[in-house]
Amino acid sequence: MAWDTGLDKGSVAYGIAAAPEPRVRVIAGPGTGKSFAMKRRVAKLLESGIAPKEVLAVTFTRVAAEDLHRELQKLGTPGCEELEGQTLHSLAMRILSRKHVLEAVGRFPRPLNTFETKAMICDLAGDNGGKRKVKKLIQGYTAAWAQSQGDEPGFAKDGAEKKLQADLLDWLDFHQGMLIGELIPYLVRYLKDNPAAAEHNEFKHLLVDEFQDLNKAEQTAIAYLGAAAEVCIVGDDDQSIYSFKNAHPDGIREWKGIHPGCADLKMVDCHRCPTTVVEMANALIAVNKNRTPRALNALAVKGPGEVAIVQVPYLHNEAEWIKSKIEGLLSAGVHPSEIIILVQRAVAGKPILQALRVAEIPAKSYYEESQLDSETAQMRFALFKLFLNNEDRVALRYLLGSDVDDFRCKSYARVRKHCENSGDSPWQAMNKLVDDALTLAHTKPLVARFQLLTEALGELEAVKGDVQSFIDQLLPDGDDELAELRALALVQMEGAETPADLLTGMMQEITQPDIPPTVEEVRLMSLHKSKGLSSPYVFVAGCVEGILPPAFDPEWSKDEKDAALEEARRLFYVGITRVKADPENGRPGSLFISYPQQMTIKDAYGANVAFKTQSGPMANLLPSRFLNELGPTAPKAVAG
DNA sequence: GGGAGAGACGTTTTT
DNA sequence: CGTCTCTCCC
Repeated sequence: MAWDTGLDKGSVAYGIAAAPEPRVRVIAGPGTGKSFAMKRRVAKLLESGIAPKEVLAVTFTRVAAEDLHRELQKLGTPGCEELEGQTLHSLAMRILSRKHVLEAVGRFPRPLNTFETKAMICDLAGDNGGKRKVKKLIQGYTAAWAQSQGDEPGFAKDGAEKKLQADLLDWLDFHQGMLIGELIPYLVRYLKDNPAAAEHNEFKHLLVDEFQDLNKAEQTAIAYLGAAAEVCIVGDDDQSIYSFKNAHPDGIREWKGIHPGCADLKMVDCHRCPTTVVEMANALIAVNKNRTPRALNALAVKGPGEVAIVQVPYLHNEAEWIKSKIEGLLSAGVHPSEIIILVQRAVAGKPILQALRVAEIPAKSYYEESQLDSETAQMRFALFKLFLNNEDRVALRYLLGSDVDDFRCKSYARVRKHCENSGDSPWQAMNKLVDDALTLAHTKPLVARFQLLTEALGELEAVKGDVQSFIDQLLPDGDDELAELRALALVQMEGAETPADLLTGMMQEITQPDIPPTVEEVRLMSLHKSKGLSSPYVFVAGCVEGILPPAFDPEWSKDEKDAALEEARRLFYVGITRVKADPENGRPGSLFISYPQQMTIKDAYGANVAFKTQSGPMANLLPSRFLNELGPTAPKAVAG
């Protein structure tokens, strides 16, 4: 298929696909067909003889990357199967793993699993004002990198920050690991410090989707990678919802000014939502002050759709209401995969998931526990890593203290000191301690722990020839805490000939779970996760003050509060524009917005929902202010 | 390294 | 409201 098959020459999509300028910015509202346009642009590039590996298509979330990847595969243009849609993080990981880059950067791109950072935090806590403080400072450290605007990014402001940064980098350097938050800053640093590096010219064309979700560091990475290339960015400042990682709608707004001569295109025809939803979305987003006025264009062929706003007495009634509504839909022939439920708090999602499960409606929650939630599972997983690589310092350090609250940080510090002075690795030092070739005061419990670990490793060694027995040894059947991890191992066992293959497969699935191309269930997820999706039946639940918008930190200034409020409004905007109208196939496009009057005080505290009054054990909730901002087309709220 | 009591804090996300 | 974390004491 030629790139312009069926494309009207006057259409924006044609303009985007064919834009000859080296810098192209596309502002595309929800449902306006930006992926379609991007796909055609890639097709045109390939047809003009650009090699697939010279085209970089990146986006921010894995779901979006996967989607883009699949879309690119479907192109049917020769070479399209070699195209990659990837996240900026995976690209950073790939580049930083190259030998010459590794040497230039001087860091090991071995990301820490979240549970492994617990040991690190304990080690840093003593000298840096406690665990809470350290956690905050670490966040600041990655944020400082991410906000990097000038030439000297990442410089700590005060003494405490400097101290933490120095200790943290020492720790990561010694343990040969890296925080995920460091991937992009180090990529930027590598590109900045090595202007002659081949990576600057690796791509001839960059296509960046969801640009509004990139923070300054990520934008800078794109700028370096694309300096010698043609760059097309696509996004929507009205859908910028990642301020907590320092992404800001101004990023995409300012981009045009930074690149003179940049082609600037807008997609405003909403080919997804029913007209009522488009009008509601327009009314809602127009309330935001810090924004260039712009409206989505409703298409009459989509029909008005069906919108309901429902208030129920208690949180569990909301679940019941949604469940019965869904039962009705399913019996009318709707497939579960056509339904998505958006909730911004896990507590609001739990009763809904439970109600669906009880009613035997296939449902999948993106809030559900993962394989590494239990401590036992974390330890076994770390043990697995250590088994395959005794010199995995992060895994060893974690395991040496994972059975006690303080991670034995004091005695471990003595071992580390010895290592730094002698050049021994922690594994070597621990073995010397066991063999009495080395003595260090106050390390007895640590050595005892190490001996337990080596015993466990020995037991694994004995069965490593057979993957099934290996799994039975590492993740024995019948342990509830290991059940999920074991199930994962058994799935990954297929095609794994050695424990090493098995770990690779499990790592892959844990850190970047496969996103199945087809879904069979009703999906329950956060508003953030819903970005990029669309569905004929969309429920937005838990629309109360304190969740949407979330409670404001009393420390915030008025500006900060306003910014948070506007972002929450954008989040709701993203949510309601997930509705897909397909009237020809009996799918008018249905949006159900619901909110409870009360929830238990416990739930309210747990979800950080601010409430003003209470009645017995229940907190009285206020309807989200956004419900009043949906304009005259929105239906009146009804009791459910 | 463990236990008791006081105080802080709670969301959304990226390999 | 519950859970985590810190401090103080043995």
